[in-house]
Amino acid sequence: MLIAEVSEKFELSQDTLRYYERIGLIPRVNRTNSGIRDYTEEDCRWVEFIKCMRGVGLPVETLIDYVRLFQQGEETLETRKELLIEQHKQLLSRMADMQKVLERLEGKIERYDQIIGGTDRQITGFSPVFSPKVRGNKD
Amino acid sequence: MLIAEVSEKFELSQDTLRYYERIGLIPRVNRTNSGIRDYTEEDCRWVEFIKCMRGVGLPVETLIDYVRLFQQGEETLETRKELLIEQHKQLLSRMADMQKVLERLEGKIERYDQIIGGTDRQITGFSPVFSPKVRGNKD
DNA sequence: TTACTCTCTGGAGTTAACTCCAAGTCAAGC
DNA sequence: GCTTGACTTGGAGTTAACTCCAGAGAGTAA
Repeated sequence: MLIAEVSEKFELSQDTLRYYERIGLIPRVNRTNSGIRDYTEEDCRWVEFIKCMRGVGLPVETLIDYVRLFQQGEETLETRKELLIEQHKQLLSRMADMQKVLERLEGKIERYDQIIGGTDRQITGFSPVFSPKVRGNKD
Repeated sequence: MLIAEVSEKFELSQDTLRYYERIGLIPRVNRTNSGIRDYTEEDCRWVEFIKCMRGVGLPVETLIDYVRLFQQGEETLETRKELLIEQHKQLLSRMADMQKVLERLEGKIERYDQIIGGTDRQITGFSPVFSPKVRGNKD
């Protein structure tokens, strides 16, 4: 599979694919006799995996570590597992933060609704829309 | 409140606080006669709000827009609400992606457990740990 | 008065993660 | 044999979001 197809298939620019390979974010792809990259199915699975992980913000450095460990073989199984567990933990934690923000945004949107909808509400100063604290709750 | 206290309180560097103000990510803070920033409670609420939103990755540009709209007064209430709704939507979508990755990581970790735990499992090639596809499911 | 600490501003520097570019190679078509 | 188009490499440029720095001013302490 040529880089053009892989690029199309995973919606990553050719430059990005070459960059990922250069920095070790995906294992080295074999070349044809004339030096052209020829992606195997396995290469594609790596591309997909990396795209997926990068898509939710796992750091490039960490993923490079994972790929390197992978290439070192069986002796790194434990380390790789720990790496994944750590990333899982961090992802959970980020999602918890996002959940909070989600709810906070919902609260704000609701207050905007009230203000825009009802014409009898006084809209002065900072607080009514900015923070629910004026209503006496703790957010 | 001096910048040192605000910096301490919200765990943002003084440079970051000045930077945020410079680019309009928080409204301009009043100065004392001698030109020193004197943060009000309201300033602090902005700092906290922005820190919280930045913490989950809302883009600086978008938040600058929100602050600017806020300062333009009531006529922007509708626009502000729409901005928040859009961010809420995007946050939800990002969380859905993360949920998928979370599950994918769990699957991988489980497979690592199996491989490391059981000594009778053959560990050759790429697939067993990399992707569940070899087990016949669709991930 | 001198020293010290905190703060100010404008601007330069850094980091992560791409993204673009120039110069060159190769295979295919005319 | 020459052109065309996809590909190669190494390296420079870009973007977002800070982070650092130099030079200067104000307030306090000895």
